[in-house]
Amino acid sequence: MSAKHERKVGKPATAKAAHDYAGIDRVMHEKARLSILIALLSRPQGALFPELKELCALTDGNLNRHLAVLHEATLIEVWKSQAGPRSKTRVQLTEVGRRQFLAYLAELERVIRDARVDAPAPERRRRNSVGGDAGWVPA
Amino acid sequence: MSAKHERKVGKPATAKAAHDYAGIDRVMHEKARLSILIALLSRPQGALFPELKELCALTDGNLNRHLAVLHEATLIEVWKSQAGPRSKTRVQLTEVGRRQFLAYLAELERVIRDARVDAPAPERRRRNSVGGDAGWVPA
DNA sequence: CCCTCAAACTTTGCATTGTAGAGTGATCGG
DNA sequence: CCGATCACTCTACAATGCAAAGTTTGAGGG
Repeated sequence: MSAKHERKVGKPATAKAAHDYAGIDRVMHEKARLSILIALLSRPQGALFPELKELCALTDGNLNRHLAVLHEATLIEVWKSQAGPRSKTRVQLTEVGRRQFLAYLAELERVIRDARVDAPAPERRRRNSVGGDAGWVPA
Repeated sequence: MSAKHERKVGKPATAKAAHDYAGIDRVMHEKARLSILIALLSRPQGALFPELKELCALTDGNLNRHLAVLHEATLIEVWKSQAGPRSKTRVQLTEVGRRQFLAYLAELERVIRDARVDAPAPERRRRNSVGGDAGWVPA
């Protein structure tokens, strides 16, 4: 970390790991699971297995695996009909799941905002060489 | 409203995967690489290896690997100083890299907007059981 | 009443990928 | 002139996503 106890003048402490977005949770930051969570967000009553499969364009095994991960993280509840006509699985967000997912989305939004602010230069780039300095070769 | 009974006006008959966010590219949708790309976005002149390492809170090998992936995808350019006092590596976004990354961010924004629209229910959830139906047991 | 089909998951194996620690070769201080 | 340090690079391992095959249960036909 700050092994070199250099004075921190000139720049705020943001000089350290300004882009370490710790709020981006691995469990939720994943195409497939992101899909699932968003689908569930709009369905407070939950969704059935085949329904989710269709919505998110996932294979059976794939969906099963991702649901297991989400369940392990207590982001979703899984209910199975025992007395029903056929085996059915219903999935819905837990309360903490909903809260955590919304927090994740907020963090994502912050990241995007950061990026947008930082990217005003539309065509300011140099040709092909790094400016000024000579002796640079492409890798 | 039933998800299944959607009108077939606005979408092709396939009604494929409302939540299949195809625009989310695996290469960019990754905590570490996302950090790197955002850092580079704000530095059109590029960034040095140790600088990036600090900014994104990554280890040497980790950063090296992610840079290789990004370079493989032609999202970044890598320059090495040959005549310099010490070996230095400078990294900067390519033009297509910048464009693709901005497109990715736009897609992300769309996803978030979708989620936000779908998540109006603040406290409407049932206690612990799935509403109405009996015979459901937790998994 | 039995046989076959299909739906709804579950399990298993493979391939990809992220992570960290060891290794390499310059450069700089003493 | 010799170690220490910096700046990467390489390699091995562990985790994870993905898809194909297997299993169980209900429905339908002869």
